[in-house]
Parts: sequence; structure tokens; C-alpha cells
Amino acid sequence: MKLDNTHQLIIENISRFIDLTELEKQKYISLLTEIKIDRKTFLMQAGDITKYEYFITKGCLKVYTLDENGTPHISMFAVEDYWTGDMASFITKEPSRYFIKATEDSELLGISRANYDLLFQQIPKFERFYRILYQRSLISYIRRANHGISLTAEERYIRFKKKYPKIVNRITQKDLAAYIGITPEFMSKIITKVNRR
Amino acid sequence: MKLDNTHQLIIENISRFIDLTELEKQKYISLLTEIKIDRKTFLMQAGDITKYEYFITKGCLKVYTLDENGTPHISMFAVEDYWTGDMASFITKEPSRYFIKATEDSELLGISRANYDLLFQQIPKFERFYRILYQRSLISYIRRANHGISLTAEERYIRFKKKYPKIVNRITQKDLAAYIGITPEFMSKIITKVNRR
DNA sequence: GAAAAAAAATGAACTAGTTTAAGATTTTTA
DNA sequence: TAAAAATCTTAAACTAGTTCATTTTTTTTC
Repeated sequence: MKLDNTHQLIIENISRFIDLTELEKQKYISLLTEIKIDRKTFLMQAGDITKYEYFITKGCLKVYTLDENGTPHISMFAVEDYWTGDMASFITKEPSRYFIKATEDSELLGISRANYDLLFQQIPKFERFYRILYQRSLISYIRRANHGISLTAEERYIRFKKKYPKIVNRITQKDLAAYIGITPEFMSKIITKVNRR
Repeated sequence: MKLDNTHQLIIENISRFIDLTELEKQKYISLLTEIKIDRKTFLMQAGDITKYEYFITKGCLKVYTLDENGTPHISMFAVEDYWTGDMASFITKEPSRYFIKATEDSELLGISRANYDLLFQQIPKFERFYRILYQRSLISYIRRANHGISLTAEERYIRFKKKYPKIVNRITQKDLAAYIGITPEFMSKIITKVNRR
């Protein structure tokens, strides 16, 4: 049986780390939920108990918290071929502190908590997939945590641009500022300064 | 067969997430290397290719990088019952950018890369253990990354003290500053200010 | 247990990043 | 396609955190 493009992408993503039989692929796909979401609408909001972990097949979303002043702090931008969600809430089933909002019309595949647990029972190989996926995410978050406390805002901007050249062009400067951890005004100054060179 | 205290601790740590038979415990323990290290000595240095992932059974270590000015930035403090190492170098087999130094005489159990790979072949259940371990680490690093860019140094200090009350008393103010991401001078000011209240 | 070394405290001058405010430009919506 | 809304730019005054220099206190070493 031939896979459609949407499922093709997620299967390729998984096949980078583990090998699946045709049967396992079908079984896995049957556990997924297809989700379409318009630009500027929420996939989830703070206070929700996270129902899904998501894989993005099309579009772009931002994952963020609001602090006590109402200032947003963006944790990640998720585009095609990325996984996202709020793992803490997904695992503990406690209310999330995160918002996830589409910055473009987007299409996602979601796996519910019940199906996630089922997946490990039915295809234990997925423990390995997630072990490797989380391991790699961990490496990049450890780096991000270190950069946040050791680099200047300008250095963080330059690295972001180098690491995610395609994402820079898809997001507003304001959102970039909320990711870098500075005000939009200072972001504007940095960009002017860096591009002047 | 009765386990000694050292192995007892690591088996209890693992048993929080997966169940092991006596045979599996013995098998696992046979893959570990016991390491003792004196205060102020290095477990590894930048440029090394990381040989092991470590579990601490006694003592305290700091994991840090040095920036181009020679300023240290501490990524984590590892004490009893913690796992540490440089995952990026361990996985990619590329030279590490981290130093790991004991701040107290310490005892560790190390698993080599070869044995780590062997472990998954011989006891596939360990994929699940590491999946859960990494998942939990990921949750706390995502939080740390967000705090680094959204909280003031004083707020980060207060949270560290609340989250790790035992560790605060085992480390120098200078090392705490390198973890929080500020100068020792400013750390001193914050502590004076917070304790005055 | 004295001397040396490291850590901590304090203060003054500085800089990276914030705040507030107002105008210019771009994007969205009807 | 015009009006409204959002984003971006610029600038002046401000604050969190740095730097550098000196002294005091604590820890380490012999």
C-alpha cells in the first residue's frame, strides 16, 4: 500500500532512527490523528492538559509562555519535519503553561497520550526511536540553555540565523526577539547593526 | 546475590522506570566501570572524546565550558544519584567542549560507549529506561533554557535555591555564579540582598 | 598553625539591554 | 483598495549586570 505525502514524511522521519516493516508502518499511522489549523489560531493554550504530541507536515508554529507581565517567551519554532508539544504536560497530565499558535496555515499529525502508551506496547521498537529523538533534542536544549546564560543577545541572533536560515525568513522580528530573549526594540537595533557590516 | 551499596544505588535509580530480573541486574552491573576521583581533578577535559556516561554514587562534580575569554559557564552540578557526561561527544564521538571536574572526592559508575550499545542489544528494555530518563532531562532543560532568557539573575538564584537546597550548600558562590550566568561580584550582591530580607 | 592561595565583599565607573514614546512602514481585514 | 491594525524604527532616559580595583574572610597547604 502506497503512503500519501503527509504520512510519507513522518515515516521517513522515523526511519532515520529505526527500521519499520510495512505492517508496523500501517499500525503506527493508524494511531495518528490528522489536524489542520489556520494561521493565528491556537493548537493549545496555557491551562489545557496537553492531549497530543505533534509532528508538523506543513506550516509553522510557535511554542511560548507568557510571564507575569504578559511578555511572551518563545521556546521553539516548529516547522515541517519537526516534533513539538508540551512534554511536561503530556507526560504528567497536569495543565500546561504553554501556548502553541500557528504562524502560518499548518498541518500536523498528533499522537494522543493513550496511543503513545499503546505504541510502546505494540511496537516496542518505538522506545528506541523516542530514546534517540529525545537524546538529540536534549543535546540541543543543553546547548540552548548554555547559550542563554553565556552569550550576548547579538551572538545568540547570529547563531540562530546561521543554524536556522530558513526559519528566520518565516517569522516576525518580534517573535524572533521573544525567542532570543530580548525586547523587539533591541532586536531591531541588533539587526540594523549586524546587517550594516 | 547481594549488591554492594554502590550498585544498590544505581539499580534503585533504574528500577524507578523499568523492572529488572536478578540476572539482568548482574548483566547490567558487569557492563559498568567503577571510578574514583579526587577533589579538584578532572574526569574529562575539552578536546577529549567522551569515553563514558557517568552515574554519581558519592561526591559532587561540575560540568562546564570555557568561553573565548576563559570565563567558565557551568551546565550542571552532578551529585549522588545523578547521571552526567557530555552526551553530544559520547554519541558523535567528536571532541567535547566540556570539562568535568570533581568539587569533592567522588565515586562514579561509568558505562562506555561500546557497553552502552551492547546494553541495548542484550537488554532492550534499557531503551525504555533511557527514553524516560532523557524525556525527564529534556523537560528540565527546556525549562532551564526558558528561564535563562526570561528571568532576572535574582529570580534564577531564588529558584535554584528552592529547587536544589542541598546543592547550594556544597558549592562555592563563584561556581553558583557560573551556573546562574553572572559574575561572582554580582552573585555576591544578590545573595546579600536576598538574605537581608 | 602560619603562610599562601582562593573566595567573598564592596564600591565606582561602565555597558548591554529595557522602557517609554512617537513616527514610519508593512500587513491584514473588510 | 482604503482603513485599521500590527510591526518596525529611532531616540532619550533608565536599570540590570559587568569590569576593575581593593580589602576582608575563608580555605588550603605545608
